[in-house]
Amino acid sequence: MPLNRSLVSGLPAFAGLSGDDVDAVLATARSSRFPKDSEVFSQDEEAAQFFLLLSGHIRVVRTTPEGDQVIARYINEGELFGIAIAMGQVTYPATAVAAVDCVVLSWPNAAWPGLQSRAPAFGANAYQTIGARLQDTQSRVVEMSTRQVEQRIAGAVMRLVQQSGRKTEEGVEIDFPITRQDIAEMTGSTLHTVSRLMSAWEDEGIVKSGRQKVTVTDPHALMLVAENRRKK
Amino acid sequence: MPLNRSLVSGLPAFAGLSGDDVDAVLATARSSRFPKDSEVFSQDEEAAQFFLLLSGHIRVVRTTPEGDQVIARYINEGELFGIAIAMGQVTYPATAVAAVDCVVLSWPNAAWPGLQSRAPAFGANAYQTIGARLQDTQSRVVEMSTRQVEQRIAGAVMRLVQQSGRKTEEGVEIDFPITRQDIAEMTGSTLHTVSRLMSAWEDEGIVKSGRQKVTVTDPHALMLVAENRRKK
DNA sequence: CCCTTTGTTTGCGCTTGCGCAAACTGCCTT
DNA sequence: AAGGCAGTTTGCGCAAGCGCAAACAAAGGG
Repeated sequence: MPLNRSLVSGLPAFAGLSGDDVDAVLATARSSRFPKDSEVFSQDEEAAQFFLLLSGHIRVVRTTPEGDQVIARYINEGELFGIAIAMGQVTYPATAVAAVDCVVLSWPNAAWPGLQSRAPAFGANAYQTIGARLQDTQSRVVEMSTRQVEQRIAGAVMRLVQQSGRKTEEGVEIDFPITRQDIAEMTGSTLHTVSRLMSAWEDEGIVKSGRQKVTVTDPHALMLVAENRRKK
Repeated sequence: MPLNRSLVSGLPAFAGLSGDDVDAVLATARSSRFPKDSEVFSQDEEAAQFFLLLSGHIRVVRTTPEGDQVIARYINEGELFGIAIAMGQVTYPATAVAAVDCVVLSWPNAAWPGLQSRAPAFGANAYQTIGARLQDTQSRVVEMSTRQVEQRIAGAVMRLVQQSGRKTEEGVEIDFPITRQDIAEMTGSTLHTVSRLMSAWEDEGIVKSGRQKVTVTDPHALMLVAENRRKK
């Protein structure tokens, strides 16, 4: 059964495409489900497909030869990922793990050239995604070079909340399970340091957190921490 | 006077283009000279052109609102740079400074769509460049998260030597002027730490260095330092 | 319902690498 | 030749944040 264009209309990846073009792009896609903690693709594996996340959250992880893990990014609903083909890479440079149950569209890489000519705007949007990620990553390098750990962690939590926040009666909660270890791997620190800082913030009334759960109760105060302008 | 295709034949950016296509691409380019320490473009400035470095070396620097500087990368001969247009950015995200006297080709951004249709391979090569830089930058994040300062600095020097090394009778020398401060800004450390480590390496006979000058005399030993496998 | 697994907290000591200061050196300008 | 500037070296002290260890708590499975 064919995929319905209403699934993806409004997504930035499909911006600027006519309805017919959307259908043409969807014609080569298939949809699949990935349960929590399963891998969509794996680092160094030959890249055969590219993906779009319809629902859920995906964690993209790089592992070093020594076994250290670093979280490259979280993918949010509506984003393209695994687009090695658009970067001329033959293998995936990282592993993509479903942080919650996910629904994913996938295209065989073989479809890429055809899509490029049929719907150039789709390709252009993919390239824009890559450009945005390059900027993000550069910013992260700058942050790691110039800010100290507390500011980096505060900044990372702020970004998670902005991109994947869900309003609750207590504040804004990151709407997928995330551990202290995960936050450490995003910021180049350790789970111990993250835990200590989050406990301190909880005492100050900035966040409330539990097992695999973070709720920001005072985003403004957290922003001040991120900018190192907290009074006291 | 028109640019000669022999200037750029063999450059990766022009791989896969016919001679006529190369001429067509060059037809919209112009060549200019940038003396040492002059800026090719400036951070947050509106991006009006993109560039290719014909000769020299260019330092790409990001400055934070607080005034801290981080070197994003060095551009080597034959590389594209300032390709904001291909990433859908309206401003340059960094400043490009000539590390030595440079010769640069530049195209107005307005020429981009035309080049895309006239010589799609040229566009594809640009996208590949961006993809490669994204991978580089991700690797840098991983390195900053998992390795300590000495290993990072050794790794950075190794890369500079591999990409821009010039053989001398003493070893391989980085063939443009580079200060301890520059190396610090590439690695997220300080000029003091860089200076101390380089002095130590000099005592071990791994490098020889002087004012704005670094020569690696024992690349293998430096590699071991980068991998933290130096004995004793 | 108990037990195992997984995630979190916290104390303690210590190392890495930074900050500050001061002196030094080579190079370029006048 | 003298002077100044830009880059480098080095000593000293310190603090941020890590490593280790141990205890605790919340899920989840059998």
